[in-house]
Parts: sequence; structure tokens; C-alpha cells
Amino acid sequence: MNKPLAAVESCSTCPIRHRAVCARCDDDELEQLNQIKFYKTYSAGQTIAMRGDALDVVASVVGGTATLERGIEDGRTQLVGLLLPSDFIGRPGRDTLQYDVTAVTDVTLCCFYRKPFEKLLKEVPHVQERMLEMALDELDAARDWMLLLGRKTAREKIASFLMLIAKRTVHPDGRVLGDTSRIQLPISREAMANFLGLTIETVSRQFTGLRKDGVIELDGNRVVLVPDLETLLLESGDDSDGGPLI
Amino acid sequence: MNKPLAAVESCSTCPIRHRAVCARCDDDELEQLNQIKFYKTYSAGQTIAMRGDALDVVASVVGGTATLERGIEDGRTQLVGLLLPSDFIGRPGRDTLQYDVTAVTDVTLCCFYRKPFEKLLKEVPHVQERMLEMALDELDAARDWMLLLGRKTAREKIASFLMLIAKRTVHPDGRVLGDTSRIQLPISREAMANFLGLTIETVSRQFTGLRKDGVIELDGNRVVLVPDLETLLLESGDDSDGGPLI
DNA sequence: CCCGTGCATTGACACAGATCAACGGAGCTT
DNA sequence: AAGCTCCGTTGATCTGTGTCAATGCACGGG
Repeated sequence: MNKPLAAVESCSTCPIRHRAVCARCDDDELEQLNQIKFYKTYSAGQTIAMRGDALDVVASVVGGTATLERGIEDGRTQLVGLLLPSDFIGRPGRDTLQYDVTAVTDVTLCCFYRKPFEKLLKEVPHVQERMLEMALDELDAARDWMLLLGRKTAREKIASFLMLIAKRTVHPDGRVLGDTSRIQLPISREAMANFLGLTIETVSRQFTGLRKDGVIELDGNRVVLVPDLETLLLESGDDSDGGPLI
Repeated sequence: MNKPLAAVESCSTCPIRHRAVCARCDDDELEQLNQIKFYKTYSAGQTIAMRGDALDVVASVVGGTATLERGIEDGRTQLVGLLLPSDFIGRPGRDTLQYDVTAVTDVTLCCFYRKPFEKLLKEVPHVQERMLEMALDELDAARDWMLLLGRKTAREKIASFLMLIAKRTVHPDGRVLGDTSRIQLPISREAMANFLGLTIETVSRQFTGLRKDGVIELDGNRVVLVPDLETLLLESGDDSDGGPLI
């Protein structure tokens, strides 16, 4: 479903390589990373970890899609992160997880034992630096998302989401993994609704509306064809300067 | 208006001390920080920096309140950060600012020239570590805020905001700066509306509603009295485990 | 093959919050 | 003191999105 990336190979030397952290790692540092890592796979729908769980490992997504979710007791939930290949799960320096993590497709994680990973961070400045860079990128993405959640209309939310996925389909390495005019949705309508602060019915209606207005075409439930990306961008109300989105 | 903190003194040796970064700095490191820093003050209402500005300095808020804002061309705006004393502005590793920064009260910043600050980060691991920790804390706060923006009702949003301010009034050092049952609002109704993804009218109506229901009392426009903090917490729909809010 | 289950779509209606408009009070200037 | 501006409050009405309910469609198991 999700193109699995050719990242597992490069990952065999250093799993967070596809976010460029290890271009600067020397052999010794790679060896240290390899010593504390292992791979783990989850099948679609499986819970990877829940809020309050002890956080013994941190991990990098190698393949598949997972979600980071926050909920209130009465059942309302909000996705607070969409974890695509190259994204990082868990935070050094904290020992319990704040969010529910769920695999929405089959997911492969490259896990690192947290304690030795933290030790490594202290000892290898450029890995620490890379972690900071990733955290700040995510913070920027979260802030853009706050604008979306607080101020955009349902239609703009959907359009923005499609743009986000289209952009993310281009791998940070620069390798284009998909045609941006053919968008593979990694998540269900329900997950989209949770991401966008909408209900599933509204998501559905907006898709129908965009289709009727000729902005998009649908090929099944999980593929969106975009005749003209510019039109979609206009719908999204997006002011983005093309900076990193996640 | 805002209690100015007794932080400027400790700041004279190391300005980010009140977020504990420099408890571990030795004299030499403090000296390095002092070499590249300067103080700057802004008066209420003044623009500190705008989106797209070159980012030659990063800074730590010493006193006062500032806001971080993101807007769309058509005039809609969303606050994406509330900068209170001890918060950090700017990001190492990026050279243009992504958001508008505005002083809402008189503000004192402790600024560091970005380039030498970045150099220092590379050389002093525990400062880098502290930056990472702060970024991750902000990320958590942003994610909680996403839940609020996407899923909470107007009343819950107001209640959550009041709780946030009440909590932030307790200084990270542990020094209690205010009585949590007497909340000093640092920002106007308009800024609150922009923070909460509401209109100013709705904010006003919710304040009135909470007052009529006996949850809060108002003493002027900027002071909220809370007879019972538990009641307010209930209204906020908050599931928080008391972790850091910003 | 039929039926059950899960996901998406569509319709009818309700309502929270936005919008538009008027008003009030505090502080400032002249 | 009058008049101005800024900010907040209140009222009347409108509307986008939520809610509730029915239907459609694909898939898998017996």
C-alpha cells in the first residue's frame, strides 16, 4: 500500500539515515547505534503504545504509517501527529509516553533502547543536533496545524491535508516517491476527521464537494487524483512558503 | 502589570538560568554566554519581529508577555505561542522567522547572536540538551493545544486557558509568583480569541456565562477570581496529568 | 450464495459559534 | 466637561458543521 522506501538498506547501517542524521556519523558511531537498535513490525490497526506506557525505547519509522493521538475521557480524540517514514517516536529525557500510538498500515520501526540512546546523544553532538532540528521541524508543523485547526474551514482543512500528503510523498532525500497529482491517502476518513478536527461525515461531504467542483477526482477511497495542484493549493488557503511541513 | 520576576539578577550571569539550563554551566561557559548576549526591551503593542525577518538573534523572555502569531492573507490569524518569562524565541539552525512576534505587555528579552550561539550549542552538550528539552516541551504543549483547538467547546477552551495561565503563574523554579485563585490575564480578549480559535464576542459571552454560573468572578477585565479551582478544571475537560503545559 | 461487518456516502435537522450591529465604560486629549 | 478612542459586552440573526439516521458498497466467512 504505502511504498516501502528503499530505506531499509541504508537503515541497516544507520536507521535514521534517511533524515540525514548519519551522513556525518563515522564507523564507530554507526557501530554504537547498531549495538542498541532492533527492528519491530506491527500490523495495520495494532496499538504500538498507549498513553502512560513506560518509554523504554525511542524509534524511527522505517515503513508504513502510524498516528499519534490524544483523547478526552468522553471519547473525543484528536490526532496530534501523523508518523510517516523518517519520523521519530518518543522523546529522550521522558520516561512515560504522552500519546497513543497506533499503526494504521503495517509499520516497521527501528527501535533504540532509550537509556543508551540518551547516552549516545550526550556523547555525539551532531546526533543531538539532528534531534533538535527534527523537534523544531515538528514544532513548526504543529504550529501550522494549529492555524488549520483554529481558523480554517472544513474545505480548506481537507485541501491542506491533501497538500500535506502530496508534499510528504516527496522523500526528504529528494527522491520522488510518487506523482503529486496522484495522492495515496495513508489513513481512513475517520483518521482524517480526527486529524482535522472534523467529523467523518463532514470529511466525506467535503470530498464530494471538491469532486463535484472538479478540483479532485476519486479513484476508490484511498486515491485522490488532482488535475491541477495549483487549484487545490488555492482551496487550502495556504500561505506556506514551502518550508518543511512535518 | 506582570510581576517582573527577580530573574534579571540570575540572568546577569546566565539568562536562561530560570529554565535551569545553566545550573550546570561552569564559569567559562557562563562567560562565553555573556560575551554574545545583550538585553533589549519593547513596549506594549510593539512588533518584535515579523514573519520572514532575518533571524540574527535568538532570545529568552526575561519579563513581560509576547505572542507568536500566524496569519492568512485574508486577515484570519491564529496565535501559535504565548511567550511568558523563560520561554525561548527563535530557532537555532534557521535563518528566517516563521511567525510574527508581538509584545503585548512591556517585554524584556535577553538576546544572543545566533551564529555564536549555535557554535556554543555544538561545543557545550548540556546547553544543546537543554534546548532539545525545551523544544520537546513546547511540542507537547502545542499538541495539547491541537486537542483544544480541534475538539473542545468554547467554554472548555476558556476554562483550559485560565488553567494554563494559572499553572504558568507558578514559576518553573518552584517559586510561586501568584495566587492561583487570582488569575492575572496577560492578554486582551482579542488575543485570547486568536489563541483559542474563537471570536472576541464568543470569548466575552463565555466569560459572562462562567461568571453567571459562579465558576469565576471578574475584577476588572484582566483579573479573574476562581473560588474553586477544581470546578474550573472540570469545565476545562482537561485530562492533563500535570505535565508541563508550555 | 447469503449474510454480517466495516467503511463511506447522503439526507434531514439541530445547534454552537460566527457575523453584524448597537451600546457602555474607562482613559485620554483638548 | 465634552468628545474621542479603545476595549469589552450584549443582542439578533445567520450559517457551517455536528448529530442522528438510513443507505450503499466491498469484503470475508460459513
